[in-house]
Amino acid sequence: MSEQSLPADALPEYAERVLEVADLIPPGRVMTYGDVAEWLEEGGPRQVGRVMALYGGAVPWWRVVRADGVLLQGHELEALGHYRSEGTPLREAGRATEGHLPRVDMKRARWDGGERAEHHT
DNA sequence: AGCGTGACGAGTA
DNA sequence: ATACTCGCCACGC
Repeated sequence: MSEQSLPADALPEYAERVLEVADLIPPGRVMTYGDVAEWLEEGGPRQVGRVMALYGGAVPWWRVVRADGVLLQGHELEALGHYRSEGTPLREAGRATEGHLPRVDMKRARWDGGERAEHHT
């Protein structure tokens, strides 16, 4: 019989790949949705976002972020708690961003998924 | 089949 | 800093 739908206990292959990458991101670092898509060489940021929305609960979802470093809407405080606890570089709110939550400092926190030789500042 | 929507991204004003 | 446009692609109506 032709199986066009997936078994209930399995995730789509693409989703599994996304979650696998998310799981590889070290504490204190992040990857953007677009980064994950590029790493997989499949899909795009919106597809990665869809997977995270549906299945992200199974992995450290707070390590996959938007390219501008804005905290995930609806889970800002929870994400912030993780960032503070694992030392993720943050850009604290300044005068111009008064009333806003901090954002991830993408410059420092972005992880390219393969850099083994790193240099500090 | 068209259209709106989304845990996106880059560019422009 | 903001707002808006366009490109992207899978889903649901």
